[in-house]
Amino acid sequence: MERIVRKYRGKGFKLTPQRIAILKFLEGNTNHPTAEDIYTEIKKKYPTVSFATVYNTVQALRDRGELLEITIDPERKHFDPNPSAHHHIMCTGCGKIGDVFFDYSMSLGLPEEVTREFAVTGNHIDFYGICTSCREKTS
Amino acid sequence: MERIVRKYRGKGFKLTPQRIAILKFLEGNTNHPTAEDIYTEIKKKYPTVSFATVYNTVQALRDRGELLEITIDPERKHFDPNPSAHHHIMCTGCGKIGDVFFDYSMSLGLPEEVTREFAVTGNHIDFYGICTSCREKTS
DNA sequence: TACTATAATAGAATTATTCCAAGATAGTAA
DNA sequence: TTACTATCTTGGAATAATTCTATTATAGTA
Ligand SMILES: [Mn+2]
Ligand SMILES: [Mn+2]
Ligand SMILES: [Zn+2]
Ligand SMILES: [Zn+2]
Repeated sequence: MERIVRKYRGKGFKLTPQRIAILKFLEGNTNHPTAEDIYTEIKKKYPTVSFATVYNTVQALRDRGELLEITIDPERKHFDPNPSAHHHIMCTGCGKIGDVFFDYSMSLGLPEEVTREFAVTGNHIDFYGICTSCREKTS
Repeated sequence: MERIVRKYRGKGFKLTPQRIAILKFLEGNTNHPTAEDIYTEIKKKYPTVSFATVYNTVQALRDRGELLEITIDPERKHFDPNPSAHHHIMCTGCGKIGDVFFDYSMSLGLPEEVTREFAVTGNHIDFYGICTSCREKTS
């Protein structure tokens, strides 16, 4: 909370109660929530909060580089309050998304026919797998 | 066409004219079309074709492992008639998607804290970059 | 304390995708 | 061939995610 105020004050980002609630929910959150996850959570404290506010806020944070949009799930977007370069793994059973903190860039050289056409600027790896609790269910 | 008929006949996949047109459009297509791209193309020859048919057909093909769904573009799904394991690169200027045929699996070992939680089954790399024609425009 | 640029809200609009019920037809078997 | 039926196609409605809009509220500042 202190940290949040310090971080955003005087940067043209108004700290409204709804935004503070969203920032608190996101801070340190490694669950990669969807817009609906955020909405549902904030609604507990602010029953009149709207989806527009959630989307506006995540967009503002994305524009400031404070949050990433994750595409690993074909069904919907997930958001990640950790903007540092890292990768993800999704359980194909339950959809749970985990972090993969390892820098693979060194190993990701591209074939010449690709670099001829594209100036590469970044990469992101989607891993797929089965999480522990899903494995228990099936066995 | 011959090849197509041979491939699907007697496999419980009815070869209707619309499906044949979709299969022809997809065969060897490396453009990673969206559902709308497919629909627009098929509509030229079959003006009454419906989106439902396009979606039904790509689903049927996906279920048979003949086609992949690509998630690199946060806006919409793209389809890939090449089901072999490969990766993609998208131009952040125009959205063009290219193929990356290189097997990186050897270099993609996962940290122990991830393998403890997930039994890994696959991976897919999204690369980002700027394509030639987008670079020309900006310069 | 007052002002104003910015944000919150409800609800409509848009877009992508799926569902549905009715009518057609591909493939098979007689 | 012909007839049958499981599967397919279609238009349009339904759903779900996301964005837009007009109005009202308010955070930050002077
Ligand atoms: Mn993450
Ligand atoms: Mn491809
Ligand atoms: Zn799971
Ligand atoms: Zn481009």
